[in-house]
Amino acid sequence: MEIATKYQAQEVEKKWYQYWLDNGFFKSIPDEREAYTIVIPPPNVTGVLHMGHMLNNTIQDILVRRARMIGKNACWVPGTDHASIATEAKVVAKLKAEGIDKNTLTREQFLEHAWEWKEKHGGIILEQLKKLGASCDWDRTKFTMDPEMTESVIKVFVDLYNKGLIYRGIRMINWDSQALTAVSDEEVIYKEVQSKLYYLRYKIVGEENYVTIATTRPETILGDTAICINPNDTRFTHLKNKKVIVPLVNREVPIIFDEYVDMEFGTGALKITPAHDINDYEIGIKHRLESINIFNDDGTLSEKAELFIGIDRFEVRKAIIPELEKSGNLVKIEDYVNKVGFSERTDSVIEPKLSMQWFLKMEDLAKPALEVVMSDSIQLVPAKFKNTYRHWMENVRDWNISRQLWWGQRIPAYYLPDGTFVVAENDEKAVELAKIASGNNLLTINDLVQDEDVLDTWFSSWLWPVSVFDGIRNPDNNEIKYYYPTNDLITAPEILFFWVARMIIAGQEYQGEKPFNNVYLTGIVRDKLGRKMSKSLGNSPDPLDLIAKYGADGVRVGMMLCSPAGNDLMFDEALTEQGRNFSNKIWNAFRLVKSWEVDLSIDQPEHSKKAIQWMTSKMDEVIAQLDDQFEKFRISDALMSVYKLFWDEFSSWYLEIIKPEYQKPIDAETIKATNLIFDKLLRILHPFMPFLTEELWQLLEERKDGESIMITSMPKIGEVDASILNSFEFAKQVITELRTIRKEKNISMREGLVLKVLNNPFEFPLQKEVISKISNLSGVEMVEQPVEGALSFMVSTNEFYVPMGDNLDVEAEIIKIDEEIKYLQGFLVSVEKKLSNDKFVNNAPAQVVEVERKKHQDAKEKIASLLKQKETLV
RNA sequence: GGGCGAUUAGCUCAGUUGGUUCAGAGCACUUGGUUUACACCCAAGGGGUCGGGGGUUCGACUCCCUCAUCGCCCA
Repeated sequence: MEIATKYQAQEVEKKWYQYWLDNGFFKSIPDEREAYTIVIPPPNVTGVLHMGHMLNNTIQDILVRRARMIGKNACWVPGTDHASIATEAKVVAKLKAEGIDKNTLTREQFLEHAWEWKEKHGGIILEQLKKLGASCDWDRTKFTMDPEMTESVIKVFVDLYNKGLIYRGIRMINWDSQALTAVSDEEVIYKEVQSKLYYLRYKIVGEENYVTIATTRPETILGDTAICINPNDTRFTHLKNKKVIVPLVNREVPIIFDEYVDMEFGTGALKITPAHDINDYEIGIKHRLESINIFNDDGTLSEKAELFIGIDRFEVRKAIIPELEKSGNLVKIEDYVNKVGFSERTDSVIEPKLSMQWFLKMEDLAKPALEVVMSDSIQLVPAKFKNTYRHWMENVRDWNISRQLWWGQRIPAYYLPDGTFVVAENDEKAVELAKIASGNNLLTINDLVQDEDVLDTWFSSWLWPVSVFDGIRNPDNNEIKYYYPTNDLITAPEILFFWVARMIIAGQEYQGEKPFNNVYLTGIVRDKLGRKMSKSLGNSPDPLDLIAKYGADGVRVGMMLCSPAGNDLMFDEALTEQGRNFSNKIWNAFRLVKSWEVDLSIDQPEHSKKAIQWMTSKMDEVIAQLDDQFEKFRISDALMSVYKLFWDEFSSWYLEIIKPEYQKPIDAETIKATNLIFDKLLRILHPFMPFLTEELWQLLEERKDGESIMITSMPKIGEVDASILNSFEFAKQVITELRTIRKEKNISMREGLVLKVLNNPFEFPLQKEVISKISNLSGVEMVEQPVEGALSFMVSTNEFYVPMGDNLDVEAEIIKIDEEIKYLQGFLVSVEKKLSNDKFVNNAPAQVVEVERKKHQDAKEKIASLLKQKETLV
């Protein structure tokens, strides 16, 4: 069989992914096996694959593939969320490019465009995940606005409303005047900006005196309804019960006193604009001030402002200054750095705005969700996030669940002609309820007006682990009973509260049980400079390019090599290169094994027999390690264990030991065992590198159609033979010493060496045959006395000699031995010091003292041996 | 300003309850190596006062205090 010297990933990946799909290997149907379930964190339907997805989904696929091979019924549910703000923005932009203004469309017309857009462009990301090898059950793909998903969302809204947990209220919200919607506190990004502090003076009514205030937003004076002063501020006591005149609009407003005011800031006098500042709003309520909303929703000034009507807020900020100067109200302007909130979605400055919104009461819902995490019933990995989680849940605020958009689930509240409303799952029920509420039996749906707003996208995705199995509509169906609670959730810490906490709440409320057992939190993928990878910075490689260049397996390995749980990872293309190199290493090891002719007539050499025993035990040792590492979600450690097992132990040691001489055949038993070992290694590797392992597994033996490595079982732990493992570690050290001798003395590999071994007791069997094979020894001899005219070395307390005849540089050897003696004597002193300390001997555990005694003994023995060796040289 | 976390080799990070071979791994680096599976390779090697200071202890990377720097969250 002709096999290329380099692994070609592209062909292989396409072929096997299709094969897996054709054979339905990703499908899951409930059966008698234990379920292993992961629901994908639904990516934004408008999204394309970025490095964060690569990391996240690689981890999920590794866990799912491993679970499948361990005998679980593995189910990975894929899907996308509708991302109301992002999608609506895309659709609006697309319409605008076509010359259509959203405002000229009806809701129904707009939604038609939106669905069309979604069908055409949405969900690209799921196709991209296939390139990565994701073994999702694609038949289960869900979208948060699928009819049954929407039905679930509405049902939950109605239920929570009926439980008294959803209410409607006026709140100061974060208004995005570009997207024309409210955004949550968490979606506001505060940035430091260079701005100005304007000092403005307000004339006191009935006096020729002024009060000076400082503000960063002079345009809001048009909505001022008071001046506020700290009652403890002696500078202003004379202003009690006075009024001032708001500049330009000449409105008389009161001077009020409240301890809220910071006497140190500005002039100590604060202007109060209840409609446009959250703190002012609260003072306004307390002091029963009028609230004047001077802004339109798009950020221009409204008629209430009296001046600058229709002009944008930032334009007004500039335009109002000359006016104030003219009127004699401007005192001075200072440079000032302050923090301003920007919308995460549109990057426009957030405007605090009073608005009627829908809220979900969180306090009571949060309690059990906090408890389930604090008790480790749901385990966060790494556990350090428990603190953050607790902090959030103990200070939880009500959730603003309405969004002033069209794309999403429309709030099922219906307003009656008298302004009251009913909440119902559909029109018919709404009419029914409205009739009862109003006592008017003649009401029809035409008399009712449904709320214009839609629900926050998180109000869909918080149901995800339940709703993908239809557990909201049919809480006792077979699927939800089988797959729920899911096992592991893999997501980013940024959405621990947004999404994870809310899923826990919803899971407990609607299934009476947590939605998952473990939450593995990945880090943020950053570039080498530590900057978050993002499209706007242009510092992110295109994952698909990386896959084309290094192979999906190479990229998977590269990602996992640098991803400790919960810590950010500095992505470097060198890592994917390392992943590709590893692929190639495996490929070439396979080529080597396949290249050997088998000769049934030759006996198995002893060194091969030993190597097989050793490799078998070594694999068992690593398999046990892997179980432990996966248990703890130490996936990059697990990968490193497998990496070293294959590269160091199997390729560098095992294959070199059993390798027949050039162009000589191999015996039947060894090749048979080697094929079994290779098969086992491939299975261990498969979750990390699905494509390459499938390709090689198929080439390793004749396979039938429908067979695949991904449905074989993971090797189980056998009995680890510690003695053979130790004897090999010892042999490796001997071999390394012999390599050093060859190198230093410039002795070619073709020239055989004689090794003489001082016949002292060995802790483990000496792997003579193995050492002979690797080091090309022409003889191994046991001797009773140090050998003259030989190079010597020690491994542990055993002595070895390589006779050199006349080639021995006696002086150099003596210097080397003296140096070693000196080092050992120093070491001896430190150990003796420890042992002569009574406090140490009496307080330390016996085991620890024993170790020190052994060190002491060994050092003394070694020194004695070295002195003897020296004698043979002199 | 409040809270949380970090600081270990040039880089990215392990180091589980203080004590066996605890100062480690991978990459990078240095030296040597190509008739022999792989130069996307092989062999050998160098490199860290475990952020600074103090304390507890027979013993501290590990526990406590303090300072410095950085990151995240909240106000």
